[in-house]
Amino acid sequence: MGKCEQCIVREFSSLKALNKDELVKLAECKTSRTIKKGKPIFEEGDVVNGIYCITSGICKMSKLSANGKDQIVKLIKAGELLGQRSMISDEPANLSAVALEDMEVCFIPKSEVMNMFDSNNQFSMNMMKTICGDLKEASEHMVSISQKTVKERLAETLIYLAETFGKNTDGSLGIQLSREELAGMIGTATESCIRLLSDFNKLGLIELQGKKITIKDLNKLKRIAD
Amino acid sequence: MGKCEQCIVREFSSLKALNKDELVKLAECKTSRTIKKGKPIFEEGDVVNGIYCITSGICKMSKLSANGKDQIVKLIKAGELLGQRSMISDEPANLSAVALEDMEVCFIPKSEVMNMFDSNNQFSMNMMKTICGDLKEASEHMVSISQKTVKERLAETLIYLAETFGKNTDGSLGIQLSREELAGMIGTATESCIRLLSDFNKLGLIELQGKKITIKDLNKLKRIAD
DNA sequence: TTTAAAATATGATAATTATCATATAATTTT
DNA sequence: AAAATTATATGATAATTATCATATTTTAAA
Repeated sequence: MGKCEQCIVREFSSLKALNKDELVKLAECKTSRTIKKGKPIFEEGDVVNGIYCITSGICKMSKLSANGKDQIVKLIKAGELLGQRSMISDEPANLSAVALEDMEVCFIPKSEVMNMFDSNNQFSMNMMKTICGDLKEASEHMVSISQKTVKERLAETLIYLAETFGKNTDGSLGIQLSREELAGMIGTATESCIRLLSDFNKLGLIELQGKKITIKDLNKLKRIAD
Repeated sequence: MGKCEQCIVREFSSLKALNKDELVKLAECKTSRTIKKGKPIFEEGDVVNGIYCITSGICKMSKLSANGKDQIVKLIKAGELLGQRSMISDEPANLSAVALEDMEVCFIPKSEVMNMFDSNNQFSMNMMKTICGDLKEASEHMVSISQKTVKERLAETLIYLAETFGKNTDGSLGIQLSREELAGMIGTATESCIRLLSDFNKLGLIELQGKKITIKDLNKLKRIAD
């Protein structure tokens, strides 16, 4: 079993508040798991009895609607935690978490997290701040969906992806989403998303090579996004 | 200065975890304020250095967009707290809070709330649960805006208003929103909202008497909302 | 490698929703 | 109470976006 002390999740998440003793205890009770691309970590309705530390990979949190569309609410990457909302609320998950790449995650059981909440106020405070940050993001996403056009949202989302997931060595976006998934992020039909990507391509804002998207003119994209 | 012990906010919010001593301390440090209908409690960009307890009245939390539309993210009523997100994140408010009716609020300074976080784990836990609940609501609202039609969202919103704010003695909704505000909740143009209300009226689902809206056929509304 | 399946692309069209114009009703101010 | 302002209502039209159809390309499987 790996140590938690040097873990990327400890570095970037609420867990940075933990001291050495707490990290040792954590290393003892955690369990590791590999999730293959396309597989769920948990699904809507599942009871999540702890939190997941994402050691590597990226996953989407999304909700499948009656008409078969999958709305992506949030992307989560290595270094972040997953499942807090459901665990803290003591409710089944309202979103599914599905791997967009092969992932490594560690699971920390609820009892252990609760002990840490009790004994380490800084950890609780960090967790609160993270959730408040998520809440702010969700509000802003909501306003964006409701007040911007699909074109504006696509531009906005491409910029977000570039800022959050960086670039590959060839300059293309460091995260690969299908057109359907990208459409699910901006809340539109897959065909509309494809069409607008083509438009952006023709305008020289981006370049498309199969699934790969390369941003060519960030400033113009920013002007479109507002 | 009123006592906090019998306060409606204490009964319904995270504050229910406070013991008598804590309530006495709270009563000493809180300040009360009246806000007239239409006036802000705080506005986007303001630093919120504490939390507000809503003793009476209702307010909207909303964000004004570039094109002048006011998207309502959430309604908050008597018994609830306001301003936690911003206070905990240590960031300026990302939404404005404006009174929809005359309101009575009490302000608890941040230092006092932080003391209570430190000394009362149940209070922290309650607060976390509330914020997690808000996050869940925000996700669901987002999915709804992105996947449902305006008609479905209007039906959904009318049902939500009925469930959350009850009825007046004449059977009409216990909250009065202008058509513009209702449009801001469902994320559509005011005219579209008015038009659909007219349709619902003609179909016998609701009845309109000036600003007052009375739900006549809840089941059919539910079928429309999905 | 060939075939099959899935993803991407694009045209044509329909449906939804926004915008503009204007009328009427309600509310506020004088 | 009359005038002015604001809110609500509705028609006409434009803009946006979804849907359906089908072609092409890419990826996976046989």
